[in-house]
Amino acid sequence: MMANAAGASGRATHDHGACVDTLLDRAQQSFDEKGLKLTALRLRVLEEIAASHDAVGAYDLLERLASRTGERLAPISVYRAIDALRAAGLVHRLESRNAFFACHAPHKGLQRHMALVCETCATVTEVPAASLYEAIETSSQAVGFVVTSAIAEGLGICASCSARADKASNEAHR
Amino acid sequence: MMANAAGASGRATHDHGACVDTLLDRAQQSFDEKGLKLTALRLRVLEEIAASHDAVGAYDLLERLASRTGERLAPISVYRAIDALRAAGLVHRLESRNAFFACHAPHKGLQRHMALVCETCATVTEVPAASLYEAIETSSQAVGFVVTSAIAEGLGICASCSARADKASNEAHR
DNA sequence: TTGCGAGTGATATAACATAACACTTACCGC
DNA sequence: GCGGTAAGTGTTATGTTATATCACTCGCAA
Repeated sequence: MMANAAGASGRATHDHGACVDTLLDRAQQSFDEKGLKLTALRLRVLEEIAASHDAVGAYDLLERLASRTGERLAPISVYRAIDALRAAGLVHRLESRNAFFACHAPHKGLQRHMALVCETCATVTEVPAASLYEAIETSSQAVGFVVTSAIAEGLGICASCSARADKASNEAHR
Repeated sequence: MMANAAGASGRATHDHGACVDTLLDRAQQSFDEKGLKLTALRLRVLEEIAASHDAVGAYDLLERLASRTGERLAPISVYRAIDALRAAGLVHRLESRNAFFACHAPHKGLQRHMALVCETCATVTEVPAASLYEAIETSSQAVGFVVTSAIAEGLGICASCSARADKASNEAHR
């Protein structure tokens, strides 16, 4: 059990333990508010998704849970847990990868976000993107389309990986 | 063979024959430019995708081709054709649906688009969305993320379907 | 005529997702 | 307590989407 240590992902080290704790608190609260339960299964699935900042496939999740708990769930069980977590806003789906990631953005009020996926370290970050949703509204209205929901995902290189690449290239030049 | 008639989709009738012809011209040109070939297979697949303005799944496509030509292709063949068409910018993938649609937007110069999917008639429309991509840049730069590619998809109700719904509701009130 | 890249075929398998039905449990109103 | 009901899970089976690998043809250029 690595307590509060650097995560398994390639991202810059951070206090991942606290990061997860916050999420679990939020989870308990979300489920309470709706009169639903953060069951053992849902908790395990959430912990496993939140274990890294990467997007993880449902079957990957299945594997990891199996190796952690010793017993293998049916795919449907994992999907059901994911669905509940998604409905609670704790987990999002990365459409371009058919995978799921933990939501560390509080989504306070109406604040809307977009997902950024690093091609180098696979980390998914959510960033506020209010103007993006405004732009979607504008573009849609121009053709009389009424948007009820939208997705926006960016692929590229995160700050940590850029920095690392710069450093490596500098060292090569010495 | 319905020549230039209203398409099979739920969208407002338009000259779909001309719409497809334009696309096929563009296809020939795209492949020529890259020194690649718009083969019979690729052409059939493109025609089938372009037959409606809906997004169509690869296996649906497979079915349709089978019933048109009498012989059943292997999935991989369809995927390879789709990949080639995508690389040529003639077809896009609708990430939120794991399906493909024909690109009728010329994407002239650097003009960027987003996909709008009607929940009622399933039609996919591409609309120019330059400001959306600017917003993505802005949001990403704020966290030092360098975006290399992005997807944006909106779900909602298209203008034709809104109009139809309004009309129906008016008639109900008489 | 040899070599190479593009394109396709065939077979197999991987990866992602849901349907349908049975059962338990917690809670609510009586 | 009893019966109803909604939430949650298990089990089995199946559906849907996508790729790996190897073999072969064809056109073309060195």
